[in-house]
Amino acid sequence: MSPATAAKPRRRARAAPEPLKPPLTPEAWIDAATEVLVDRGIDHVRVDILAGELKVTRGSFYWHFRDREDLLRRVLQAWSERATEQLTRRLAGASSDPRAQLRDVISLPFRGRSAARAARIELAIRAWARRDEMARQAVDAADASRLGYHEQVFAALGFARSEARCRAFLLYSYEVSESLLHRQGTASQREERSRFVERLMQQALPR
Amino acid sequence: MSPATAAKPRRRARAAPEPLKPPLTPEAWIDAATEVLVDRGIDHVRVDILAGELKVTRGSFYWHFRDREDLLRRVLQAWSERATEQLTRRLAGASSDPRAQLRDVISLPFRGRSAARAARIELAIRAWARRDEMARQAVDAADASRLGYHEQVFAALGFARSEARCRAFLLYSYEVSESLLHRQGTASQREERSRFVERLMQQALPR
DNA sequence: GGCCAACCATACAGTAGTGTATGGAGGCGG
DNA sequence: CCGCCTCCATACACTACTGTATGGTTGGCC
Repeated sequence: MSPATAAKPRRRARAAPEPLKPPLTPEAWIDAATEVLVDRGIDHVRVDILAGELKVTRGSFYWHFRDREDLLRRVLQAWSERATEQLTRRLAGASSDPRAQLRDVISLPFRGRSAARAARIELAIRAWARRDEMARQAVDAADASRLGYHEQVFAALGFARSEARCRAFLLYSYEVSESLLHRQGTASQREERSRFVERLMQQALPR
Repeated sequence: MSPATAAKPRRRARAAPEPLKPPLTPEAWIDAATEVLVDRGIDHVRVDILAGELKVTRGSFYWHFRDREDLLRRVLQAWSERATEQLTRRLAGASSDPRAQLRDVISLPFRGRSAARAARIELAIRAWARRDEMARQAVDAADASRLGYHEQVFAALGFARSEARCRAFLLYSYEVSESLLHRQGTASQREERSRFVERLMQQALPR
């Protein structure tokens, strides 16, 4: 039989002294898979390892998922959804001032632990995308839509379309590299180059 | 049974077309390992796979190398040496004109197939470095020395040290991203942003 | 020509992972 | 109370890879 498309965690009746664990959701497997993906790469997300992590056996896995490939597909899908959702949230809550929008995206690497974790997930998926077509398409799509947003910001700042596209790429490069090369430089140097980038990216070229 | 031990064709030396293969060098194993590393990631460089690639058995491998870890160490070492060697060559042949040096590094992603291959190797090692301390140190060292070179160039252009460091990071980010995100944009767009970056990076900030 | 070292093949034992088939405990509606 | 459905455990057959031990061929050297 095929698993229910949306398995909700069922409540256990009154506090049992023996903690009978609630059934696992597919999301629990996906989260565990993402965890392993970040820490050890896609080749190490294996069903028996995840089963050990979740304290169940592989029998549970093959009930929720068709096979390993199925899990990986859904890991990617979950990331894609969160990525586009975050972008639309940014679009919705975008200030009318494009300079504020610029500051917003530039300050992104300095925004706490959850942003740092998201960055690590993204790097892991990017590494995965080097040799998986499915992952590659997801990353390319995310990059393209973010670049589009950046381009919008620069267009709103008054730059011509083609120049806005160039600036968008350069700024996005900076953001990606800030997490890719995050071991380079001290914290104060990173802040300094953040301020520098903010100024330079608004600076018009002569003539 | 031993029917499979039929006599191999033993050609005598002397301008033999090729039936007698010469002994394998460790470099052949390292090259094969690098190939697999690029195409399928570090977890797929396995000795039996490489042996199949090189048309020998694993017995040969364990003659040249202590174990798999030994091979990986030497793959990394070979890359590090080539990377620093390339940088020193750049330093040696550096033009006296810092603007020419700038053009030189910016045009790097547009320089033929061998540069493209080097970029793919580097991305593979960068992915590897996410979870291997040895690889991480190699990549960090390469990044640091290249950033240092970039900083020198901007210092020669007249920028203050701290600003030169910021510009170095931004430019290096652009270069790394040009290979990391190489699917974004058309060829002409990439050329356009290359020219844009060259102009913007020389542009002084106001005040 | 005999011997040694380099180089590789073969065989063995062991670990780790996949997917399938089947069984079993618990909750819930009839 | 019965049987069904959900969720997981267990057992099985299979493949892939590691490292070691040992033996077989070459070619150079005295």
